[in-house]
Amino acid sequence: MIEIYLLEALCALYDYSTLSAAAEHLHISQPALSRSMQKLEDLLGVSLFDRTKNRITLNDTGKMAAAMAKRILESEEDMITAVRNYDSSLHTVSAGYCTPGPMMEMPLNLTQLYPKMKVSSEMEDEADLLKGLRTGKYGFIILSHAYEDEDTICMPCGTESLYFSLIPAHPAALFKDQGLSFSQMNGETFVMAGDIGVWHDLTVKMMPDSKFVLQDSLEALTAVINASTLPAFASDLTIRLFRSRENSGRIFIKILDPEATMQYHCVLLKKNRERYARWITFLEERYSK
Amino acid sequence: MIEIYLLEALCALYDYSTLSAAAEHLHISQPALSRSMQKLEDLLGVSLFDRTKNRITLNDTGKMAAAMAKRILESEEDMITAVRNYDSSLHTVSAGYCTPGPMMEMPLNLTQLYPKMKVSSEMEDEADLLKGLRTGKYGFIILSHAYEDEDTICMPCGTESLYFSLIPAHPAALFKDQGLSFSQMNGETFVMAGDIGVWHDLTVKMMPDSKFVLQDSLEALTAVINASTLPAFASDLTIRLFRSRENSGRIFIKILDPEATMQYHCVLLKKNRERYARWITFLEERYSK
DNA sequence: ATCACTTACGGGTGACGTAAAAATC
DNA sequence: GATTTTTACGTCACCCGTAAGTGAT
Repeated sequence: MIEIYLLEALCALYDYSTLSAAAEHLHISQPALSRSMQKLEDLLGVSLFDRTKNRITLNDTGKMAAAMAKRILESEEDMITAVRNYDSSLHTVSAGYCTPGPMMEMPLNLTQLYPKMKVSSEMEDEADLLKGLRTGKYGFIILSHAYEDEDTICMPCGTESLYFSLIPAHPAALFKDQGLSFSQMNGETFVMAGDIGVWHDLTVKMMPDSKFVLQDSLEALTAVINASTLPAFASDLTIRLFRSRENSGRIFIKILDPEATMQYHCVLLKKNRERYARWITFLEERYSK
Repeated sequence: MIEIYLLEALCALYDYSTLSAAAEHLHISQPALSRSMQKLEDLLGVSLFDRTKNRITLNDTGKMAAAMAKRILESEEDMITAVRNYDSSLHTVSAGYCTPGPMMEMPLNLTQLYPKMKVSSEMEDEADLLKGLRTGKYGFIILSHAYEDEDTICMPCGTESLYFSLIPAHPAALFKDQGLSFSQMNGETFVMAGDIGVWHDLTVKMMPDSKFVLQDSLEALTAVINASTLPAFASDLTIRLFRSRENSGRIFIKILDPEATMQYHCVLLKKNRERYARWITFLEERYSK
């Protein structure tokens, strides 16, 4: 068989037209490349070049061979990345999330359940999550509602309730113990993280007259929250996770609307049931009993 | 990049299951194969095997890699044959014929016009000839009639007239000088070559009451003709070509029906005009003036 | 004179085979 | 004991780079 390096050399010559230029690009000497092309012709038993004393040019056969060689090289590169990706997928638990809350919490459990594997997390909209689940990009995904299909498993995996985060001086702070509804705060201007998944559409929908000042980075957000008097959002989950760090002096008031409580569901392909057996057991014990 | 021999080794291991069997098949020693597989894993940065002390097995990644490797090897083999075929097509004048007459005569001229090229000849029915012309299988084809298309060139290239070949004692031998028509011999039994292209359909159509004894090989045919008294066929072309060889004592009587004279036409793709310039000139000078 | 390709020559990487060791059946 | 894999070691092939030679611009 003809080795890859010969095909690479041929393609380089095709791309760079002269032996010297191609050799430079390949980081080999020009005579070495010259010999390689002779060897390739010899192996094929075919002449690939028009040669004059100081010029070498691909003939029709040579151009045709170079085109086919390029495709072979590409398919080998594809193979290499495919193999690496597949191997990596066997050694990483990859999950897609619809909101940041579970994305912050679940990896903590996952790293304990799968101590030798990498844990990768991503937030995407629902369409991309489902697509990624099918393509194998995600081992499982977290949606804000149940999702039933014949080749998937769906199981509840906790809830997250939204809170208003207010300075004590805010008039609505009086409702601290009884809670508030979206409509009571409609029209206020909020500071909000830029990337909060489905929460964003929900708040915009429930408070159509409000304005939302978006902050991309978490650092910027907390800084702005601490510095300003504008109302913001929190959730039972973030309050718990950040309790120690965050002493902003803010008070948190639960939002009473049922929409303000997400019912998260973990969705995975049935064929991957074995692979995520530990995770499934974990979720069942924690949320289904 | 990963060289081909490593992919071949992987595929062999996939096919033969054990290092020793695969090594034997590859005609290398078993330790060499062992090292190759280690090297492949190293290059990919991925483990491809489950190893026990005296057993090596492809894991999921390894099986997947082997499958992809097999496809790469196949496409490389495809490339090699494609390049060789293409090169060969540049060095052969390949023609398709509708009858044996021109197929015997034209190669004589072609080898003189293209002294460095191989000349290949084939007889096929018209549908296959036209298909082969389009696919590049044939550089040009010889049809028994004109054929006009927007991407083809068509030029007359001679005629061939059919003769009855009779023993002198045959009653119809009296027509030696004036010729005969198909109808006059309709009902006779003929000895005929098996593979005479469009001539076959013609004779069957013009003499529906006749029977035709087919002979596959030319040797068998001439033997039968010489031994039997049955009428047979000849043509001006075959008479001329075989004049020296054939002293069968037969007399040849021209068939007067216009259908008994083929008007051959050479058809080739316009894009190949350059390639067959010599041939075109030859035909023009010989038949178009 | 410079550039581009080929041929000649010597060197080093690495793939190979043989031999031996370890482990399983 | 036979088989299978891995490690060790010496050898040889082959690919490379340098140098020199030949034409063309």
